[in-house]
Amino acid sequence: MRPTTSDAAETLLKGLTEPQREAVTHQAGPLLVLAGAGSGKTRTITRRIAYLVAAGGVAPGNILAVTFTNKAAGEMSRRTMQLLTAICPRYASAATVSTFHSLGARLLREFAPQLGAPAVPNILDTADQLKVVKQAVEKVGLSAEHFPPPRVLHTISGAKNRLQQPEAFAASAEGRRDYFHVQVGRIYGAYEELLRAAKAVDFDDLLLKTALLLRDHAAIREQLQDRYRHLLIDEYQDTNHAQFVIAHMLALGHGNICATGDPDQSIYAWRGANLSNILDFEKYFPNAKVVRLEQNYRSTKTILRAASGLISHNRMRKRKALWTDNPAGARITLFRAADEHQEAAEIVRRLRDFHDRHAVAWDQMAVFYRVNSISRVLEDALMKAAVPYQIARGTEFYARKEVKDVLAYLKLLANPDDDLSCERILNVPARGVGETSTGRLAAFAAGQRISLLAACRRAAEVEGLTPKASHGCLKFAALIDALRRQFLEPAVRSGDPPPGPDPIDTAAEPTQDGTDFAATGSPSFGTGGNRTVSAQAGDPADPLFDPVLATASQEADPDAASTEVDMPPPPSAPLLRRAPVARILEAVIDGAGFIDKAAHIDEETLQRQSNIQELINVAAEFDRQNPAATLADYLQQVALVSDVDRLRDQSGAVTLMTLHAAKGLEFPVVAIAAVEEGLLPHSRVTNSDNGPRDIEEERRLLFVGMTRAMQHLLLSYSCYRMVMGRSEGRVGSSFLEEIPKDCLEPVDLMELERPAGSPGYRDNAVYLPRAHRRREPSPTPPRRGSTGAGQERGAASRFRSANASWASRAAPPPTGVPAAEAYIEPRATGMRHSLRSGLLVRHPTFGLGRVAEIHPAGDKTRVMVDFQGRGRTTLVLPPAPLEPVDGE
DNA sequence: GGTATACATCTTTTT
DNA sequence: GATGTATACC
Repeated sequence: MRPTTSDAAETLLKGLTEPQREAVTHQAGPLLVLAGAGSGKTRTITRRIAYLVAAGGVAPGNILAVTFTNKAAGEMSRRTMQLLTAICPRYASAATVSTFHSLGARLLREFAPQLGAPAVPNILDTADQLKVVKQAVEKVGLSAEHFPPPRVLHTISGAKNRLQQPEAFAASAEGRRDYFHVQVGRIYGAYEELLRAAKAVDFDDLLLKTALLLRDHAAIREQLQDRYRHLLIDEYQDTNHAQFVIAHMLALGHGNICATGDPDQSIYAWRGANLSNILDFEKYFPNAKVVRLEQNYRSTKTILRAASGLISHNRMRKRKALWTDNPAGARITLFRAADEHQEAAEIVRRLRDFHDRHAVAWDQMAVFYRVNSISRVLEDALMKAAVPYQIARGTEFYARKEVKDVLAYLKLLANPDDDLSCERILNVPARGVGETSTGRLAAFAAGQRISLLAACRRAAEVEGLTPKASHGCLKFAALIDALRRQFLEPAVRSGDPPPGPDPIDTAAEPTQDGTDFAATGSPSFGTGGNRTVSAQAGDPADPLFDPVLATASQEADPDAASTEVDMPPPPSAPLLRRAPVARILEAVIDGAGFIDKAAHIDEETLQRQSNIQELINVAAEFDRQNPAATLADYLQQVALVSDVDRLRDQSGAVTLMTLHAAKGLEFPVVAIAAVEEGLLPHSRVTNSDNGPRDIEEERRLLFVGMTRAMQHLLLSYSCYRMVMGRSEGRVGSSFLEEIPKDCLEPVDLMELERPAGSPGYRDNAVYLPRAHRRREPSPTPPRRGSTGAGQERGAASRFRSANASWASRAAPPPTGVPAAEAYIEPRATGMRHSLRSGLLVRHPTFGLGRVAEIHPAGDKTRVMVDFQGRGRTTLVLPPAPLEPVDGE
């Protein structure tokens, strides 16, 4: 019997605080939940989704929740489902829970026909992107020396996140006469050209293209607004402009958008996150309800007080009071170790102590660090102590060469136009097709306007190819074609009846594949206004017909329907059979000869082979969990795994991860290693001209790490650390002195080695750098790599200078309004009101500048700014992203 | 054209 | 300390 609405509501509100209840019961219209660390945010969101269904009568299929990782999506989906099942099994279908990137990938595939976009795009990882950028740099006649691909890519990525396409980017670069940006504008154009030709998209495209799809196609936008009538977006403080546009486009009309987040936990500004998305939420949605969750249920009073003390040093910040009813708990242990080995060993010793003497399970403990390289020494120590551990490095596995090679075969099978994948594996395993041959083939392909794979089939016609190379190409093409024949439907002649449903791939059906947790009801696609896709490919009315793959046939061979005659080997209707991915993988590995059956196998080959085996195992698991999934689904899922996605909760192992990856998680025991000046805050930040802004993000990073801890927190640093082979003198992070002293229990592991009579750790307060502050900063950087006592001095002065420059930046502004207020001013429209001439401002690309003149003119207010080293520049004000800078 | 070796160059954080 | 690149040799 279905419970009454009030029964269900009652159940869902049980045990909630008043603010949480408000968030859960808010019905229609925009809602902003400002949720402090550990304030029960996830609980509130899952209850809210369930409440919308149970009490609000919203169909689960009409709810879209966006989370930060696939793991979080899975978690939220599971918990919501649990709630709904508990109330009434009748409700038990999940809402769509997805990351922005997965959502984008899925929508782009769904609407590929309308967009003329690739049906199975190759989603590039960062390494792939860098290769393409490098090609693009060379293509426009520049050198990678002057235009380092990482820097260029970062610039392009920034443009994409602001929805700036090559033309717009180039135009704005021209306008400001910035040589680097003007050239990047050209590279950006070439880069896009290369991606388009290879039917590839990068991570940023998944957002940019989705934002444009929604912005520029009214019919699609309305269709999706109707599909997703309630929107919930988590970690809103870390959304960038593209994500902001996607959210707004979806929420347009119904306005049912619930954003949750915490400005103090914004740690992704470096990849385009725009804090004003959350800070100005009420400006974008003037009727928004705002709920604040400030009671912390996670941490002890001590941990919370320490974290609050730290974060209170951020001046560009809305004041917020986190409090807790939890017990005071133990003090935070702060280790100072001689070197990273001692540090790691001591962390592990403490963890073992918790485990052995206090019955804390291994999976209740985690170690965080700022940079991945720290994990190595921790792993060694854990291994030595026989402590089980897991490490959040999901992407690393898929970045391995042999894994990428095998996956490239799958990509090429799914999309024969994927020249990047084709080029990657053409000679893997070796077939006698070297660089020169590949170049000739590519030139031939370009001349004939065919894909690289097609060029391989016609290798005999390519001039200058050695017999060996030509043979290799033909062998390769034959292999791919054989695999396609085996796993794809054979070409269907025009006039033949549409293929039957059973062997046809049905990629459009969302699946529970660990990437998207979709509603059980199948989404409506291809409704009114759709052009009919060519008859040979299938019937759009057939629920099993896949419009995505149907277009693949069109893309591959636009004239197929009319001139279906020549070239028998390539199937012209590449409808993928729904074969288990693991089986396709095995066929690829077997056919290509990845497993070398030679008698003598060295260590490295063995490792490679076991990685390939692991790939098959993971794929088999994917097949088991997603029986309806297609090859395209698999490739999408694999491309979008995040580092934490592969972590298991009941692992029985200590978890290692970066501070960035730790967001949203919690552990009873947390250790944060290498809390050192230069690492946290990172030297790239302390030395950057972006000044206090970046330092504050580093501080938030430590804040995020500390607030993951429930019962016990350990912080540590080393006095010497191997960096790039050399031993470097190090000192504790300046952030450590911002933690209230009585929260800390300093432990000096070097104490034993201290010569009798010399000042001890606690006495001379080396870990508290304040003592050094008053001295003059050393004018010359300390030498590194020296030994003995000299190194100790080197470490101290190194710290002193780093700290001095940091301290001077953080000094309070001499006059004027408090910085916090200026910062909270809206950037987009209201900004001009808080500008005044003489104000120091920051522009994301121009850097620091001083306002010279302001010419108010409504929407087109112009501001003249004197930028450092660039001279006077005119900016038009709503769009110009100017930030006031506090201090000097 | 393929492969092995030395060497040089970075190292933030990630979907 | 590991990855890519340049060079030499097969």
